[in-house]
Amino acid sequence: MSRDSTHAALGKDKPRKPRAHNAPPAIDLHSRAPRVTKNSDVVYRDLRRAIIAMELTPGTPIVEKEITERYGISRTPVREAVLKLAEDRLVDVVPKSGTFVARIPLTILREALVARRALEEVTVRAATARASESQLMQLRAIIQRQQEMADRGDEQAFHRADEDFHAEIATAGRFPGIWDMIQQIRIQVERYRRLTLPQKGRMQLVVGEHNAVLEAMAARDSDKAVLRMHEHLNKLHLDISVFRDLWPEFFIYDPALDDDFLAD
Amino acid sequence: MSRDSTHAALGKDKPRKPRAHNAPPAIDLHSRAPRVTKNSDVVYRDLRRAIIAMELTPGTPIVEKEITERYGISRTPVREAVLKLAEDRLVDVVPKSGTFVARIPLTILREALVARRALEEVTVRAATARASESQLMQLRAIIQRQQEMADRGDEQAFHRADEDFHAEIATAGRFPGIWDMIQQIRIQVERYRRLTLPQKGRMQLVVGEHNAVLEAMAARDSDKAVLRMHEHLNKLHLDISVFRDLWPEFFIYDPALDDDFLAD
DNA sequence: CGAAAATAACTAGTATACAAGATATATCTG
DNA sequence: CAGATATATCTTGTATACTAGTTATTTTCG
Repeated sequence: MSRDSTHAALGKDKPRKPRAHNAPPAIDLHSRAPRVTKNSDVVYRDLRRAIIAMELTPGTPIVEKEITERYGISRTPVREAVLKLAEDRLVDVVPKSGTFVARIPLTILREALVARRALEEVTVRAATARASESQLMQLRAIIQRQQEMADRGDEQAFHRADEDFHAEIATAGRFPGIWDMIQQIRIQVERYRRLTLPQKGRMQLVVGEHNAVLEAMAARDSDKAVLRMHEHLNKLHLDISVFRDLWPEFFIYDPALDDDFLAD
Repeated sequence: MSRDSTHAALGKDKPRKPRAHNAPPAIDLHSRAPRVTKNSDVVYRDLRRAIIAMELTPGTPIVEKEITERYGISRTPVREAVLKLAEDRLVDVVPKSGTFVARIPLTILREALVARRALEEVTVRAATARASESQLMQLRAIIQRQQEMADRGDEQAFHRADEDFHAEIATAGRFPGIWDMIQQIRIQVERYRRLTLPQKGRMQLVVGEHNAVLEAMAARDSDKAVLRMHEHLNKLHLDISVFRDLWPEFFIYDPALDDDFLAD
């Protein structure tokens, strides 16, 4: 009896539409926390790290099947990760052919450097105006840690401190979203930076530049802070052509690229 | 014989690895052209347009099954499109529960406006320095078209002209990549802008502001061009709080959001 | 009749199978 | 033996089935 009435009610009330049961969505969510880590997230992070670290050099094929075997998962999450990497322009997917680690397009490199400079100008200016004393102390601590890593020659940890420095400035300026954008841009530049890093004395120079920025911030001189941040970031600009000649197979030379390449 | 030797070589040289047959990837590719349009691309574009146009308001459930039936395709490409929308922060995916059109986070809105201003400053400054005469004429033509659309009251075409104006400036400044970034940021702001647009006289004001920017560019006065672009973009800043009170269910009020909301 | 518990229905995440096209290898022809 | 053709084998794109968890509904029990 109950079964019959149930069926009748379903058939009578809303004959066709499945009537979604989820009318009111969750109240807030949208937190910055990574909710849950799916398999695809793990694959994505691992691959991205390997590509950025130049362990997978431009042109290397990404074979989905191999990854599925390595992780013991199916193609679906692997494919998800690969598509995300394609969004980041870290891989090129050729439809019925294959997926390859993308070459570094020189034109994007130039624009990424300019864009990052523009955005970091915003964060450092805001941070100079609004940073609390504790945040300035935090920045000093980060620079000190970076100095120690430079002395130790720990390139990996040195770079983490570098990232923390810029992130803390964005936080102090209350622009976490802009920091996210900067990180997205950094992905593009990061591989190029890896090629330039082995330069001797580079780490020591970076620490000095960070210190200069912090000094200006502590003096609440925003114009000077911006200027020194510019000087700091401009170092990356230096000799793109040199590295293009050193590893030509890692880059794409865009024909639309003209002579005033280094012009701001 | 040849078979045996081949197998032997394979077995000795690289015993395990399947040795992908596609060693050297395609020469250039990486063009800006959309290669091929997959089903997922179509779904993505349609959904994105509908969300940005506020046809699908924040909180609306996105039901994959319904979309598969509407397009006559399977879940795989639909899911692909939904994941891309999640990347754009246009939908919230709640695992095992449902996918919903995302609310507009006020904090991201503020940061997006600031970031866009910083990037457009770069493009307009470069364009002022490098725009050819023909590009200036092109800009005049776009403004004229926008004026005509404003007179006609064609909001849709008016907005297309608006987009073209900013895009042409980025092109003239030779920063197509930065224009891509600006567009990505615009996605976040676009829904908010839709709510504000019905203001009377707004379109006429925008045309005037564009003209002011172009005047300064034609005079090769980059500082003035930047200033006027700032003034133009700042108009969007105006009264976020008003619209938050008008449609509270469309926004998320982030608790970390403090009083100096409109501070630059 | 009302609240708690059990059940049913729906969701996203995953696994797997197949289709269509591209590349490499093998075969055939001169 | 060289070049063109045919075949086999790889790739990504898509369809479908299944799993596990969440939400709505129904049933049960006071």
